[in-house]
Amino acid sequence: MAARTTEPAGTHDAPVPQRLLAVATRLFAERGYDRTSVQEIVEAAGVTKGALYHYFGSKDDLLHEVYARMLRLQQQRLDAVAASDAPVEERLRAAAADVVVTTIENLDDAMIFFRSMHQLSPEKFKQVRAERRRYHERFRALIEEGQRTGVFSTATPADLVVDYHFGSVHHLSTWYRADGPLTPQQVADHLADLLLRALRP
Amino acid sequence: MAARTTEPAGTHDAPVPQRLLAVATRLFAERGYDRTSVQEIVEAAGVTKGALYHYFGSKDDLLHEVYARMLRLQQQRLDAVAASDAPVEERLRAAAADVVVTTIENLDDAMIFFRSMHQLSPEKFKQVRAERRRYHERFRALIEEGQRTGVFSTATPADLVVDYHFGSVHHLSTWYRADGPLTPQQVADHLADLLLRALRP
Amino acid sequence: MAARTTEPAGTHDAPVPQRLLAVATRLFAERGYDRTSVQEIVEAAGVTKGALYHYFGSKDDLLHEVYARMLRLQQQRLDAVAASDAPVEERLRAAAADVVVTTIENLDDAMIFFRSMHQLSPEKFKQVRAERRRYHERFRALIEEGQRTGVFSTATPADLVVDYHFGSVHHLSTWYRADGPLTPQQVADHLADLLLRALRP
Amino acid sequence: MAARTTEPAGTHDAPVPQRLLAVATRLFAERGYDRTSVQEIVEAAGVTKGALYHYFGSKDDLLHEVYARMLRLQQQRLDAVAASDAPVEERLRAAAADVVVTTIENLDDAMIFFRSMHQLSPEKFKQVRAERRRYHERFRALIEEGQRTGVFSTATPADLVVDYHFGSVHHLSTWYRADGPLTPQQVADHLADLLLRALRP
DNA sequence: GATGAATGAGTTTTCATTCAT
DNA sequence: GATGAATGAAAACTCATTCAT
Repeated sequence: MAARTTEPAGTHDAPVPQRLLAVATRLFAERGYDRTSVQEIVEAAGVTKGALYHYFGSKDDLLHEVYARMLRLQQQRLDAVAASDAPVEERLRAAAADVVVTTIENLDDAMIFFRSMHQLSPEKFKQVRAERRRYHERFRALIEEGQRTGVFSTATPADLVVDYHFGSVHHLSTWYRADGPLTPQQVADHLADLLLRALRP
Repeated sequence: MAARTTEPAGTHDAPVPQRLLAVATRLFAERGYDRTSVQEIVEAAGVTKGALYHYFGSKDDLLHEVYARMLRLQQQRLDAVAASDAPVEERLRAAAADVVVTTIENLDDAMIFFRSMHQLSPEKFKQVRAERRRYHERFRALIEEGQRTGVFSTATPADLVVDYHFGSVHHLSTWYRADGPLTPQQVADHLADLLLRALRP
Repeated sequence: MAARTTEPAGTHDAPVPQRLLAVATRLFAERGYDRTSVQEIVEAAGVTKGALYHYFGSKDDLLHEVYARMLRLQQQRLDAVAASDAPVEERLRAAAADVVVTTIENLDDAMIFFRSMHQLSPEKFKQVRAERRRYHERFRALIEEGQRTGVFSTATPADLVVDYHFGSVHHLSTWYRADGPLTPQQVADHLADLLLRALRP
Repeated sequence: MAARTTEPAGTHDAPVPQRLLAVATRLFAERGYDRTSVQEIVEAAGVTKGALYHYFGSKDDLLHEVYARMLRLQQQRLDAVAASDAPVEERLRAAAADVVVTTIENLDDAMIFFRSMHQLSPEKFKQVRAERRRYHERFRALIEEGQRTGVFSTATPADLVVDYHFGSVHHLSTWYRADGPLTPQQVADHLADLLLRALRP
C-alpha cells in the first residue's frame, strides 16, 4: 500500500513496455479501445510510435496483454480458493467474494475485459474465450459439488447460476465508484451472500 | 408474434428510415458501433449516403434511436407490470422475468445497449443514463416495498439487489444463444427465481 | 494528332479519374510503382486522397488499370493484323513491327508493364499473365503457320522465337529515346527484319 | 559445378557478409528490392541489424554488391571469349551463348539486375550503367568486326543488333524455368543461333 | 427528396538508420 | 565486432460529413 498513491504502477519511469501497457490500460478504459489512437498512447507514455511497435506487434497485442494479465490473476486466485479443504459453501462464498474484490481492484482491466473483448482479432478472441471458459468451469464445479452433496438447491442449472453471478461481476464496472458508500469488501460480501442465499435449498 | 419470421422487421421494403434503423441495429450488434461505417449501413440498406443524412443528423443519431426504442419499450412494460395489484413478490417476479424475455427478444438492441452506450455523444449519453436510472428506480421501489412489508430480506441494500439482477440481464447478450437448450421464458423463470430466492428472509 | 502536343492526354482538366490515371502512369514510369506514393499522385493531379479512393479501390487498382489499357490495345491491334489475308511472312512482319511501334508510342505504359507486373496483387497478376499469354499464343500461331508451310525455318521452337522477339520489345523501354537517331517506324522495321531474317529457312 | 547442390552458395554457415549477400539476393529476386525490408534480410540470415550495418553501409550497398558481382563475372567471361583467335562468327556465337548460360545460372541476379537497377542511388546507377555500356561495346565490336569483314549483314546497325540480343537475355528471367523442357545450354544454343541466322548476309 | 463526388483530418503500421552499450 | 532499443518520417487507406445538382 505504501508506494501506491494515485497513479497505476508503471506510469512514471518504469521500463517502456510496462509504461505503455499501463497507459494503454487507462486509456482503453476511459475512452474504449477503438477510440484510443496509437498516437494518444505513445504521447501519454512519452515515447514514439516506433518504440511501441518495437515491443508490441500491433495495437491489438496491447489489448491482448491486458486480457492475459487479468486472466492469469483470476485463474490463479480461483485455484487457490477452490483448493482449500473448507466446506463447499465456504469455498464458493470465498470464490464469489474474491472475484468481486479482484474485479473492483482492477476496475480498468475489468471494464476493458467486458467491453472490448470482441475487438480482439478473431484468433486472440478465441484464445481468451477458451481461457475464460476454463475459469467458468472451475467455478461451476463448486456449485455442482454443493448440489450433489445437497448443500445447494438444484432448482437452477449450475450453468445458469454461474452466468447469474458473473453477470453481476461484469456489471460492477458500470456502477461501482470508489467514492461510493461501500468498500470493495462490503460489496463482495453482499454479492456473495446473495448468491449463497439464492442457492439455499 | 405472428408476423415475426426470420428477418427483423423493417428490413425488406419498409420505408427508408425504418430500413436504415433495422440495418444499423444489426450491424452495430455484429461489429460494434465504431467498426460499422456509414458506407456499410447505406449499402446494406440499399440507399445512398445522402438519404441517410436526410433522415438522420449523424451516425450518432442512429445509435441514439436504438436506445430510445429500447428504453421506451422497457419502461412501458415495467410500468404495466408494476401497476398490477398482485402481491409484491409476484409483481417483482413478473418484472424480473419480463425484462429477461424482452431482452432476449431484442438481443441485438441489448448488446448494443450495454456495449456501445459510452459511444454516444456526451449529451445523449446523459439523457439515456437518466432514463435508465428512472427505470432502475421503479424496479428498486418494488424491492423496497417488499422489504418494508417484510416479504423480502433486508440483508442486502435494495440498490445492490437491482444491480445484481440487471448484471445478469446485461450479461445475457454474452452467453444466450437462440439454439441453446432453454427458451427465453425458461431462462427468465430461472433468473427471476434466483432473485426471489435470494430475497427470501 | 492535332491536339497532342507534349503532355499526355487527360492531364489538364479531364475528368478526375482520367487525370489520376494519366498522372499515375507518368509517375509509375518515372520512379517505379513502389517509389510513387499516393500522396504524390494526388498532389500532381490536384485532387485529394479521398477523391482517388472514391474512384479506385487501391493503389494497386491504378496499376491494374494501366495494364488493362495496354493489353486491350495490343490485343486489338494484333487481331487486326493477324486477320488479314496477306502471306504469313507479311502478316508476321506487320505484327512484329506493329508491336514495336505501339510500344514506343506508349513507352511509359511499356516500362511499367515490364518492370512492375510483379507488384500487382497476386490475383490481378494472374489475370494479366493469362491475357498476356493469349496474346503470345496468337503471335506464336503465326510463326507455327509459317513453319508448317515451309516459309520459316523450323530450327528453333516457335515458343523460343516468340520470347526472342518479345525480349527485344520489352527491352525498348530501357534504351529507346525519342530524340535518338531512329524513328519508331525505323526501329520497328529493323527489329521485324531481324526476326524475319532469323526465320529464313 | 561439383559443390552446387540445391542452396545458393554462402547460405549455410559462410562468413556473415557472404551470408547476408546470398540471402539478400534471394529475397530481392523473390519480392523485389523495395518490398524486402532490412529486418527480413537479417532475420533470414540469422544475424542482427547491427551486424548488417557493420558490413554494409546501407541497404543500397547490398543491392550494388549484387550488381558488381554480376558485372565482374560477365565482363570477365566476355573478355575471355572475345580474346580467342577463332573466326569472328564463332566468337560471337560463343559470346552470345555464354551470356545466356551465365544468366540462367544466376537467374536471381539477372532478375534483380533488370528489375531493380533504377532503385540504386543515382551515383551507383550511373556507375553500373557505365560498366554495362563497356560490356555492350565489347559485344558490339564483335558484330562490327563481322560486318566490316563481310561475314555479317550490314542491313541492321550493330547497336540495334546488340539491343535485340540483350533484350532476349534480359527476358530470360521472365520465362525461363529450371524444370522446363530445355537445358540452359540448349536455350543458349538456340538464341545464339537465332542471332547468327539473323546476321547472315 | 435524394445523389454521389469530394474533402480533410484521421487511422494503424512500416522502415532504414543510429547509437549507447 | 555486434547488439537491440529507439527514432522520425512516411506509407496506404478510412471515414463522417458536406454540398452542388
